[in-house]
Amino acid sequence: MMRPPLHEWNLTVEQAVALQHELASQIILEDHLSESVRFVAGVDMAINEEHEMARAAVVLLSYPELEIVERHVYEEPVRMPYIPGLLSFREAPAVMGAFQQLRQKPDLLMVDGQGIAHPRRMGIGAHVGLWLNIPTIGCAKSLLCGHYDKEALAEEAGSWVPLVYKKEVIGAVVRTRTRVNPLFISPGHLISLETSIRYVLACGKGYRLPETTRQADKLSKDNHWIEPDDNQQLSLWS
DNA sequence: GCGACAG
DNA sequence: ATCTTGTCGC
Repeated sequence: MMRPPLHEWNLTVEQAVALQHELASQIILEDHLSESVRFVAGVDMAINEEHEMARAAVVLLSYPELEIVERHVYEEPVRMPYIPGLLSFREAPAVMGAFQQLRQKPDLLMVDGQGIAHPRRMGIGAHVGLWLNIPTIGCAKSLLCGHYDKEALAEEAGSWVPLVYKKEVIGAVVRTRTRVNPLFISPGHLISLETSIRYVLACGKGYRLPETTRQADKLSKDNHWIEPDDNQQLSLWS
């Protein structure tokens, strides 16, 4: 069913921070996934500095086969600069513009960036999940906040240690590939940390990034930027 | 005050 | 995020 927009996107830094506190209280960390997960999706975004354009991409995969079912891209002008802690206000609108094009609604969404592993528990993964009202996982390649026992994290794929911030477990540092830098996993919305870790590992194909994020990342970077004043270039979409 | 800081 | 060649290791 349709739901009204949660809020405006063009806010001042102060308003955005205040909004994050409000939205964080609405996050649900219990599993509300479908009986059987059949489709998982991944979203990512790339920036074209020259044209100041943002391109978000979404890829839908079958589960557990992890075969590509749908791919879509969405472009819009860059909204604001990157500010640590306010990433969603720069990327979420475009990411959801791409998501909106899906014919088949996924049972689970993987977002690049933190879920609740954020100073105000509102990383882009949580923000997008709340807005779309769908089970979402935040899958980041580096740390935003919190601490973990690096020595306790084994080198073997599948190992993980809790990510703690202000005495609370906000996520997990997961080794998705043996002897390779770990990923920072945290629930976004409608899912628990344990289940989040399980699905990130289940969506892996032997690479550091889960197939969802890996495919979306690849698509967002495909070298087919639309030339603003060149209509003939529109046929470049593959 | 100083360092840290997703993409 | 993006820049940017070769190179070390499994």
